[in-house]
Amino acid sequence: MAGRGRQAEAARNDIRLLEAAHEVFTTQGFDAPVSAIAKRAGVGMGSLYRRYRTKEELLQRLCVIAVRRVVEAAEDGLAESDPWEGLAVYVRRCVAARSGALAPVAGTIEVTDEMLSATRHAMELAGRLVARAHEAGVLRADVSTLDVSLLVEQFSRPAPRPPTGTDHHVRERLLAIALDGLRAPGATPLPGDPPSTDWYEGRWGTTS
Amino acid sequence: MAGRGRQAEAARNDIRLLEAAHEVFTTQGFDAPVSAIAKRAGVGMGSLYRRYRTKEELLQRLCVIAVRRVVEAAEDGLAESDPWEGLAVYVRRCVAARSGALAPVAGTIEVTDEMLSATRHAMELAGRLVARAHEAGVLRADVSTLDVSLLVEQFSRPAPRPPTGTDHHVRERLLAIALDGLRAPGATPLPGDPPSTDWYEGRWGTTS
DNA sequence: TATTTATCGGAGCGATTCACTCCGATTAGC
DNA sequence: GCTAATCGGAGTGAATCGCTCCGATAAATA
Repeated sequence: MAGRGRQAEAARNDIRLLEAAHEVFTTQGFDAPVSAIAKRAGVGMGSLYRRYRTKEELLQRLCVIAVRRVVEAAEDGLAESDPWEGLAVYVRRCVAARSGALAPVAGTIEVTDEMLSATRHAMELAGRLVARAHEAGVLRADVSTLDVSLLVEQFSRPAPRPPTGTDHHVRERLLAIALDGLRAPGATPLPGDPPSTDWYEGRWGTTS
Repeated sequence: MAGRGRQAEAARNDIRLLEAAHEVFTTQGFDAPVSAIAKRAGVGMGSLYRRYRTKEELLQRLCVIAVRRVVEAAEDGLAESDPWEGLAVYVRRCVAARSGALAPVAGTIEVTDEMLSATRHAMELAGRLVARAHEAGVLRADVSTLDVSLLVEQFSRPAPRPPTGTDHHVRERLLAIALDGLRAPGATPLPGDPPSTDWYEGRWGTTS
């Protein structure tokens, strides 16, 4: 065993718990049973509920971590010298992590300040990534940052069944197709207007 | 009122029931409560369960009708003189009807002969649509019929929230992007091999 | 109009599932 | 070997779902 004593085991459990929660929630949706997470983490319910006093608390913690990963993906994208590759890296990483699957939870649980600021940061970086691609003329002019975010969301929707390796592989193919569709110039103009920021932010407000 | 008497009302109820079931199941998933369908149709539970003896029976009937719609979409696509427009019409119609959302149900309920033959017919027509586009050189060479079907499936996944008009509009934009990505020649080759037919058909078999 | 009779619609029932708790078993630290 | 903290899962109360049962309603008939 790496680490020593019960505290080390607790710390390890915490990590395995977050990984399991990410896997379960993003693939099965937020109404997945907590017991499924405990089982996947190889941890008892008691240990889970000692660390997180409620399902909502676990979800909040998970969201912060997930958004941090999006920020990292955006930073890595900006670090790419080629504007197109930078955007593509960002989108691929987000979809691989199923970042979009966590977005709809915001309407279900209370949004902490930590979640809010992390999300703002992520959106700002994504905006820069898109702007840079636009300026370089490699991204079709009629797509907005929100379109890109929504594309990620569309591709990270929970599957009706537990995804296999082949499922993952298929999704990469479809994403490659969509990425090609993002390149400038677009073959056919996009229908309607780009989605408004108001709508995007207000989407999680009205629970009705 | 159009029609006369209780029998006319029963017939009307049947139609409203199927429309409501389509709407509810495709947007909320198959574990949506039957009562939600009855409510949306403006019909009591009693009337619903007189017409369909079980939830599974309703689902089976619904699947047959949904696949028929796919067949119609494919026929209309083949009726188009332009091979690309034909394929695009087919995909757009399928996504608008959320046809892909019904596919995963096959692993949950018993597949009737009617469902099976209708599905085979639909797949055959879709294959012709794709082959025609390939021959005309308007569809990128590295996408298969299965890729197209899976793209439709991806875009008809149930949303975590009841979709608004704007949601619908946004999905059309994303679909337009993906359709552009399908056109020949692809900007970047698709990763990996196209999905195999065995995998596609076996996907609904193993429930584990 | 009075009576019959098929249909309508929703309250209620048993089964299932879920978030969460409680407690005996286990093991690190001394 | 003793103590005390942690682990893990069976158990609890509440909520939900599929489905049934039955009083209310209105078409059909004389």
